[in-house]
Amino acid sequence: MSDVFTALANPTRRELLRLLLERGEQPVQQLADHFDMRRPSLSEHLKVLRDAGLVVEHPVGRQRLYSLRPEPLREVADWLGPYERFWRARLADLRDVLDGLPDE
Amino acid sequence: MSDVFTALANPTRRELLRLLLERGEQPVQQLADHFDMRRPSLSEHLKVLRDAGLVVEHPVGRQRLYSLRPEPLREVADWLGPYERFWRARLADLRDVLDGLPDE
DNA sequence: ACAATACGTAGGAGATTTCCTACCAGTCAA
DNA sequence: TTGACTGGTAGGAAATCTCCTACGTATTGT
Repeated sequence: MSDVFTALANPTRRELLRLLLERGEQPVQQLADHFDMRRPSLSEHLKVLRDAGLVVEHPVGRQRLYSLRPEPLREVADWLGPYERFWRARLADLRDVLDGLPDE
Repeated sequence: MSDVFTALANPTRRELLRLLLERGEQPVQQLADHFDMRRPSLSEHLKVLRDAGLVVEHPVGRQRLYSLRPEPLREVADWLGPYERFWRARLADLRDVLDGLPDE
């Protein structure tokens, strides 16, 4: 869980996930083209994402195609569950207060 | 957004959020009692949570009561939205494959 | 076989994180 | 007012993060 949040804490890595979501499977060079950063640094970010289980990779010729693996994000959503109940309750309270106000 | 994920990346800080969720508003000392860590370190963790907007604090006498502020977690849930659609589609694909198998 | 391409890893610099001890300011109670 | 209590901040050590350049390995095309 910490690994996943740590991976998501970096904007470059979130952008990598977004690219993989929108465009699907892609080689490293194609991903790197969209960042103002050297390719080895991107490789390191991809390693962090791999270690967190957020991407998987498989070689095709001399390329390595990366693709999204959303299961850890599902765990994040599960983790959020109890807090979601909390904020929904707060929204309900707010609505009650607003309903009780005069000249609505 | 990075601030929120960075705050959530640390297990001590996630545990602090959990305590505030389960027990509600609490002073620092009461929170600190549940960690094997010096109080100033906890204060620093609370500062990270405050800066991320995940907790708010107000003084009562010589204590400072901390409470949960779930709005940033709601933003996390919103951020997850597109990925959720992605994993739901994958689950649907998986079900289709399973449905198509012989001797089910 | 050789040059070019794709990508990872090594090693290092500078910033940041996470813990600590010491200390300071504000509040309360005697 | 003095002493105890609550909690933040200063400063520092060790680890980790994030970028870089240099280099190594595997694959492809000529």
